[in-house]
Amino acid sequence: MAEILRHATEVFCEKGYEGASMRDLSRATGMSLAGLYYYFESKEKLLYLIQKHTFRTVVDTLRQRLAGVRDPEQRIRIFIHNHLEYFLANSEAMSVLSHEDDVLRGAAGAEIAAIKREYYRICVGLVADWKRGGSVKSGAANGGRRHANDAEIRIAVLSLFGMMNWIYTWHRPRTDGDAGALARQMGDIFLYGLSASNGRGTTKRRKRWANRTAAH
Amino acid sequence: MAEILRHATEVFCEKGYEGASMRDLSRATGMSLAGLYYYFESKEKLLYLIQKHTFRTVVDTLRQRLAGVRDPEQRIRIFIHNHLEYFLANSEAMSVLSHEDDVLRGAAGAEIAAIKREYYRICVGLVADWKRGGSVKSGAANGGRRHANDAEIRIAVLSLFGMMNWIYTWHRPRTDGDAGALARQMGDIFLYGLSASNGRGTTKRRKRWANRTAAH
Amino acid sequence: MAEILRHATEVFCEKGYEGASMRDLSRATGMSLAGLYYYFESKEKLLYLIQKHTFRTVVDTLRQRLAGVRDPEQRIRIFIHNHLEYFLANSEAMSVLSHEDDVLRGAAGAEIAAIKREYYRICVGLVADWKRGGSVKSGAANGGRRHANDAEIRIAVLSLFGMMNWIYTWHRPRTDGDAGALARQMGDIFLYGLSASNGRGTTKRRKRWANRTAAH
Amino acid sequence: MAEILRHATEVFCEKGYEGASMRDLSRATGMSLAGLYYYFESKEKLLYLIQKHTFRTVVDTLRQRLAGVRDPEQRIRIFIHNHLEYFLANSEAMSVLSHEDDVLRGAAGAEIAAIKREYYRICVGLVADWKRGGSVKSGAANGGRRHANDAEIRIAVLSLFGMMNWIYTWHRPRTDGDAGALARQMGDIFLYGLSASNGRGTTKRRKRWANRTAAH
DNA sequence: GATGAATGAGGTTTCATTCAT
DNA sequence: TATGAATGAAACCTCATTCAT
Repeated sequence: MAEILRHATEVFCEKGYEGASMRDLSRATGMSLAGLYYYFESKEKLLYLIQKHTFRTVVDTLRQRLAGVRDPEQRIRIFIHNHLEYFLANSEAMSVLSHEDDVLRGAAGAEIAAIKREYYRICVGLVADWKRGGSVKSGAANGGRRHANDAEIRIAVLSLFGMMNWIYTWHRPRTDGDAGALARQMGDIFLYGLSASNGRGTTKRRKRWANRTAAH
Repeated sequence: MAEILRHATEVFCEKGYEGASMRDLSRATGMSLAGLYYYFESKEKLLYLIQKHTFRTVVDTLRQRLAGVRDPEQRIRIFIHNHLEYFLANSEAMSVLSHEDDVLRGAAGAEIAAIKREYYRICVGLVADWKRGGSVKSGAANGGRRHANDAEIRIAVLSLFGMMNWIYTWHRPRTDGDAGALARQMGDIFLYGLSASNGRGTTKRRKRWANRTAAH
Repeated sequence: MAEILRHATEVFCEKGYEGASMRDLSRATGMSLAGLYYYFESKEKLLYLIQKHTFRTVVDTLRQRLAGVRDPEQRIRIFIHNHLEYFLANSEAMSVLSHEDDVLRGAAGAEIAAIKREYYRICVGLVADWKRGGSVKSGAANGGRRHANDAEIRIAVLSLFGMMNWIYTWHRPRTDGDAGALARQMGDIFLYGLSASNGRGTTKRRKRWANRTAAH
Repeated sequence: MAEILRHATEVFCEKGYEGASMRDLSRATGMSLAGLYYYFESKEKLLYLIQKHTFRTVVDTLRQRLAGVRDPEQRIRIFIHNHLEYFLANSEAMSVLSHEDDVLRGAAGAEIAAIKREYYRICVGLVADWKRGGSVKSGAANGGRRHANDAEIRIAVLSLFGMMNWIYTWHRPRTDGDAGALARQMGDIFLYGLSASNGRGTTKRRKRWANRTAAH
């Protein structure tokens, strides 16, 4: 039952997986303790379902939004925007998702890990594309340079994940803006660094992107 | 006892604060359950001590390393390096530190929050300096530019924290390199973005930094 | 469950509230430790329920027995008899009731205190009536006597409570007789003092009472 | 150490024997936990010492005060006064004494029980004397009546103890008067009953007593 | 004399879970 | 489909007590 999952997500978010008791969930959902067990065979399974549903939604939405967009930068920006949008709209779910990483054991854990890997791979692909694209754009200046190192990309992607996932730690809707604004800033930092928001010669690029995303 | 704190940190890291039981800690430290309570009046107090000690160490070491260094970029790189170095060397402690953010209530919680704020403020200062300094370097081209927006800096700093703190999630010593390597990459990303590791015109800056840090 | 309450009462009586552990109660009732907590949210709540039930029963039974009886002396004797009867039949409950006076905090404590006050007030009323009535009976000889002092009545009533409540300390069913016999003796002492059982001029009164209570 | 015993008495009184922990005692006395064990081999022994000291004092003082007084009524009044005086002056000690009746096991328990029995016997003697004396005074009216029954005396004495010991439950120094006043009232009730304070023909006796105690 | 350090046993309470209905 | 009743295990913590110093 989606209703139950939603409430459970909230509770897991507030108290953490270990900290949330089945009684808490029972109270939050209005369903009896035993009733919960009719639907979900264990607390762990509940977490599994939440994580699976959340992550699948993120990945699937992402794929839809990426479809048809070719520009490497825009694709990365879409990735970030998609992530943050979902994150902020379902911050509870994402918090659970991020935190309770290693709770699930066995098959369930493997399945979740698989979805996460899929998501990660998509991002790696986007970054690799951008890097390849970048070398084209920047033309001969990039001359005989080696291809973007896998290890470098890995670090970059995981850094990006860190930026985005850490948000649940500090985001205040009032002052920090919505997913759009945050995505732009984080995208700038990820792609061009602090200088991006600084006028250190990235103005043109940002303009270009702004134009693009306006159409988005 | 430092010995006990070290073991406790490990256990908290492995299982999380809620997930770790005092019995676990007892087993890990080799001290009796009651013995633990002789030294630490409660599980919460234990967490408090760990967090306090860890964070204070980080902040104090940072201040020492910053002392005498004037160059804004270098100062930011020192910040990152310091953070990651401690993070990787004491990944357990940092994990506990990062995660169990809202467990502590009352005075203890406030004290920890204060140290964290202090740390955060230092970083904000570094970034603001860099941004000011940047306008000088980039010369007249930056002419009538507005001052770096506080909100922008906030987002940037918190993004940096995210990058760095998320590490405990993915870092594999074998393949991901040490604090020095990671700090360089994350510094690049933070300051110049993906392009940094890409040869997109940041080469010179990186060289300069590399020279400096060689001396460091 | 009444069954559980009864067993719990016994245990509280034997070991006192502090001395009785939930494990003891679990053993005595045959119910699992966790089972107890299913019914009673805490040890304190258990004590509250026992005290409430016991005291209410005493007060309610007393009111029924007083209904319809007009003679002031008889009413006092009924009070004593009712108290002792319940006390001896449920000596455990009464012991708990009497002793664990200040354990309960907050609302629960207030509620119990209220019932006790109600009980006390009834007794005060009976004694005041008897004293008023007494002056009538003893006729003109008592002429300009002052009204019975509130303070005096208070001391008298509390002394009576002492006599009766202390019983759990020494009563041996074999040698000390049943509630009826004890009530008669304590009533005599309370109303006429040692002299009563002594033939010091109280014989007539006692005879009268004996006749009345025979019908009772 | 008397100092320690005094503090311990206070704590036992406030929290009861079971409820008071050795740590509480340590805190109250300012002596280390282990230090307490240097002086008293166990918590139980501590209780034993308190009870022994308290009871011995009561009994010995009583004997001194009874010495030389011959009038049976006065002797009883002295008993009551002595008891209440000590009780009110050392209400904590007496509370502990009264409550923790059955905690002590073995030799210690037997010793305390012996002192208590001694005390009880004294009172029984006083009452028996009074009754014998009384039958003489009341003259022929008492005709061929049997001697005061042992069982009757037992109940009477224990009732008196109840009256007196229950005091810790309700006594408020401000409104309830001091040991002298209370002893007079309780003496009246015990000897002559409610009527005593009522003017129901006991006035003369009370006057007599008043004269006697004035000399006391 | 007196204590800091340490402990095994046991305290109250809550946990995830089951099962008859 | 859903639940009230019940449980074994384990949670955090405190107990009276000991012992080397």
